[in-house]
Amino acid sequence: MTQPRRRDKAATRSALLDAARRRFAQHGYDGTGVRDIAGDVGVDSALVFRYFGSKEQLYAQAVHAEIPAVAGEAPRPLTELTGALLHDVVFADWEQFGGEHPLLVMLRSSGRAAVRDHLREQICEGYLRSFADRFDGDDAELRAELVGALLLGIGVMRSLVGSPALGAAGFEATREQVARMVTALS
Amino acid sequence: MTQPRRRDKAATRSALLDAARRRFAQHGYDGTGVRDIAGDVGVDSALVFRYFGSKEQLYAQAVHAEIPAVAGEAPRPLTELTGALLHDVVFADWEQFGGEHPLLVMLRSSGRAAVRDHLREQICEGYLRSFADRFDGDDAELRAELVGALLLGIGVMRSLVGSPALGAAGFEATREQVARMVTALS
DNA sequence: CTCCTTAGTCATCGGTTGATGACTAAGGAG
DNA sequence: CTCCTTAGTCATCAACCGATGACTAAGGAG
Repeated sequence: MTQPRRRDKAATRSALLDAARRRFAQHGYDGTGVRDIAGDVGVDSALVFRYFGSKEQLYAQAVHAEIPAVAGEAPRPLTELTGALLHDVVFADWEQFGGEHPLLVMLRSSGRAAVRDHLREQICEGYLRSFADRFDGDDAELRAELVGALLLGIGVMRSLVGSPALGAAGFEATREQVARMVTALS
Repeated sequence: MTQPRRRDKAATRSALLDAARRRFAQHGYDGTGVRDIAGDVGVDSALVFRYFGSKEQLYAQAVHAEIPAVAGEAPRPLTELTGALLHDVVFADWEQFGGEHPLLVMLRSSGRAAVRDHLREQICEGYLRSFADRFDGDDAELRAELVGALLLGIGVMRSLVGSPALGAAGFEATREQVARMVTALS
């Protein structure tokens, strides 16, 4: 860490957000105390409430990540789109969140109803919608959600479960198998 | 609920386990208090420690479910095995756990390291091993874990995320699509 | 050098948590 | 009817929780 410049509101605020992201990502909402977060930054816990109002508002601001609109851009074929998403969601190193995608982080705090709502909103509005356009037939949405389930499941297996083969497999090997599964759907 | 027969140790103990399962399943480990569980049964919270020693031990005994060895039995073909697992893990109503499979319940408490260890053990030893036997090639385990990821992802989407299409789809429709994805792997 | 804004601290509150040990009373055995 | 085991209760602890308001001192403006 860099020597903390004293009395720098913006820097301290941002450092608190970083620490909150890592703590919440690793231990979930209920498992993280305000004093822990403040302690990581080397600051009194009262400052958290001064800057963010409450623990809940801090959490909301911490996990609020602008999910890159990897979907909307060019009308890429489905397998290419899936591969890009596999890269961003599962294999990208989200260093802000301690190495995991914010969606997987939210999963770890899914005991709270507010977190589940946010999770559903981001997955459905952000990701699934773009899948459904790539399928025909009346059950296009079901197949789109199956693709989403596969990607989400891979993320869960890698980060939460820590399964051996998926954890050790490289991006290219995984992408290839995923492509076979997805093309079988259309 | 039935009028509680007073002073029945076995019955009270089992009622506590049931209440614990439901509470832990719905609100996670950290979101559940010992007083909540005891309150559901209509009993003092001190009794929990008398019977189980600690909250952690109560949790361990509550989520410890003897996962049915759906895998080992007959050497069924892969798609049939997957269908059976889809039924048991995702579509079966695990009433003891508030309607969800214990694995998904554990996911909701995955902030604790001990829970993650238990989760990994049950998934890897209990489920994945039987998949790998159905594949050939050097990356059989990777493909086996991809099947596991798909099933787990479907469960997460249905219960935690609450996605619309997968939540509304019947077992048969889902099983059919899953079979297509799985056969594409072998 | 002084003043004044404000980043950060300190003491503390009320509530809840997991956990303990002394106690009460239910109810079968004799 | 009496006694004695024991299921269940009560009071209480120490630690921690999120949160609040009064305070201190850093440091640029003048």
